[in-house]
Amino acid sequence: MAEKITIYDIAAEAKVAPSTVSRVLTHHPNVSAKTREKVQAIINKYHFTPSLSAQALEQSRQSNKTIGVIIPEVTDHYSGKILCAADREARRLGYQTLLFQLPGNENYDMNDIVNQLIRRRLNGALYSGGVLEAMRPELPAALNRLMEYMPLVAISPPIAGVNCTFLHNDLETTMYHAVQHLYMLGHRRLAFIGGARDMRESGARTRGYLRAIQDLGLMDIPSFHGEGGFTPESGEIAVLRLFSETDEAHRPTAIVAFSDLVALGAMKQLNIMRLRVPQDVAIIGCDNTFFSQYTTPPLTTIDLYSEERARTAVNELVNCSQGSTPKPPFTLVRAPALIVRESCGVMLGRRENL
Amino acid sequence: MAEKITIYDIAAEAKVAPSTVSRVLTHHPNVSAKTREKVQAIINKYHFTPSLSAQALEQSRQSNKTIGVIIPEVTDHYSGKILCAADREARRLGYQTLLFQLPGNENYDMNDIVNQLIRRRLNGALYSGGVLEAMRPELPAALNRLMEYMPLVAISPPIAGVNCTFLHNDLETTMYHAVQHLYMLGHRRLAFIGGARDMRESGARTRGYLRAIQDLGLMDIPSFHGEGGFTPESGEIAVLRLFSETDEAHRPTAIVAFSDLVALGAMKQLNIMRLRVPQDVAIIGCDNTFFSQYTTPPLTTIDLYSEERARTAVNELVNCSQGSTPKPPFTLVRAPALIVRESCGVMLGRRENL
DNA sequence: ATTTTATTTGGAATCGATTCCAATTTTATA
DNA sequence: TATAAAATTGGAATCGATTCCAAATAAAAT
Repeated sequence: MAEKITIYDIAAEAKVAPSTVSRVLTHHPNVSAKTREKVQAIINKYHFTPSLSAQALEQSRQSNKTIGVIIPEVTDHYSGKILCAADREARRLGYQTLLFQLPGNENYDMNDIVNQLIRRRLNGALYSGGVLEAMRPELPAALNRLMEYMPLVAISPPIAGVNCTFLHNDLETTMYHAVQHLYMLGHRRLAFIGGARDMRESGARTRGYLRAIQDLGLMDIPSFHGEGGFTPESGEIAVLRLFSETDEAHRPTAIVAFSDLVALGAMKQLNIMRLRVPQDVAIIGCDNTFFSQYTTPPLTTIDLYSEERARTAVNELVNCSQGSTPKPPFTLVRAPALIVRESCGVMLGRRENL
Repeated sequence: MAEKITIYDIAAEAKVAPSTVSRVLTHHPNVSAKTREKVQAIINKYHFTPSLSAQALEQSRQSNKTIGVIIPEVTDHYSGKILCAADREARRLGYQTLLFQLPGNENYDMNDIVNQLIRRRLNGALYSGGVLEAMRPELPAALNRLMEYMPLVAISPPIAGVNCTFLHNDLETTMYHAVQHLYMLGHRRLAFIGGARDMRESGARTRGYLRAIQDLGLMDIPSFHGEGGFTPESGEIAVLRLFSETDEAHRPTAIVAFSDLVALGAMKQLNIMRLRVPQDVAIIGCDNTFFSQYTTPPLTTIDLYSEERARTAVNELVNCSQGSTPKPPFTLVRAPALIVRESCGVMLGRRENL
């Protein structure tokens, strides 16, 4: 590895002061064309790039061009979409993203994560911790502390006691519409699978689902909600119990899944049990993950516009970090869209905006 | 946002020198218990965390505890697995990962990406650019330049002219075994879909496939290879052409897909064309992506151990950055494993290590 | 040609940590 | 108790950039 070259080395070779080299690098106007050319030649010769650490330390900028993205797990397709879009948008604006994956287990303190963010003095943080992490008792305090050091935008429903920008979806209404959709297709016995009812975000989904059930006078078949009930496995288990422990008259004709992932597991189990989708059981997912169009049959689902929200979040953070009138914290609600495919029996590719 | 607090503020309030505060922070032994306690109390009071930028600048450490991860796209499940595992391993070692997603289009220069890495003076870089990016003419020079500034490990087959550590799989042998597997199940007419034959990494896969075809005296049905032939769409198109433009006797009875993603599209199209898997056509994928176990039927595929390689890469980088005898560049080959599921007609869940 | 003004340049201070060295205090030994 | 040795502490230099201020040079005006 070559010994690192600094602005002083460039200055020495060009026989000018370091300040002049800096002016060339920052495109400061007060440099004569002749000097600029001479210095630039040496910079090019060595492919010199100024150290971001040193720049970040310097008083007037105090920016390391970095946004922290807090997500549960990259391979969780929902989080992956957010990270992907956030990073692309950040790059477009000359920023980069530092990844903060939350430990999968319970044995961690959100304050440690927050400390790591603070230690780096980032330009902003994008929090999208998901349903499970939202239940941590230390979360609000930790996020509030984080906000004392950098702007924060959360892609999540509002968290009590946290006064940052929230970009979330009206999942309650969406779920209401999803049930309505199934109702119009003739379904009268429904089941909601995956997630746990007492959880905050799932709360909105469940609320919308139950409200629609009540308003339309439908039957809700209670179903088992596993521990970490957001995985394909929980979908498999739910279906297994739903169709093996009940008699014909108490089985749902349609399933509303907490997420596409849960729906995926459910469909696998339905297939094993020789129940056809949609003829025997209709199913609807949530997230519009890429694989939902490749299931057999293609899954009707709900698009949460996560990429769009990720881009909005990054823009907001970058604006704040560049000092432009820091908008007061706000909550933006976006109506998700029902993507009708074939898993509920309607053979249309059209998109209903709700 | 609170005004930032520094080591000097702590020192002033504790009525000690900044150097003493620093010694407390770095757990230097030469501090009396009394002073340490007094200073620590103030540090705790303000939740003070020293700035990483300042620490990184400092001569003796010169480390910002960051590994750069270069991948084509987070939502590509293969890359996502690598990023996820790399980040988890990095965190375990006290490091964090900075994301470098390659632009999806062709209009970029790898040197720009490399400059961004260099600018940050990272502790190491993990390159896993994939097949398409490997074809860029400027890649070897750019990676070599990068190596002058930080250790580099590539999760890819060796790239001509680049002298870094390579962690790759023996895809040629694996593909040979995959064809053998299909042969033993009675298949005699095969087709390889997805990817483009002239590409470097796909080269290994194609080589193994063709060698097995020849050795076993099988028939290779030539198939269309699309432009960006690594997507589900390319699988759909390939299947469409394969089964609509040929007569019965020239149709494959088994398909070897470049990746699970390609297989996913292929299965969708086969379903549309009312061809049953595995009764009418057998299919085998590659990557063991999580959804491959949820297709109908579950997809037989090849596990490339990407997580394991990502962890190895990060360990290697961290070791190098901590100055421990920088290992000479080496190439590690790992044999992938065939995961037999149901898409080729064998109803076993066992794992054959090759 | 000379003064005034504008442009260009160099030198020093700064950002927030760490570490070396010297000064000081404490403890151990004679 | 005096002296040597060890432990603790403060002050200054350093890392690699940027920017302010003053000095030097060039251009414009008288």
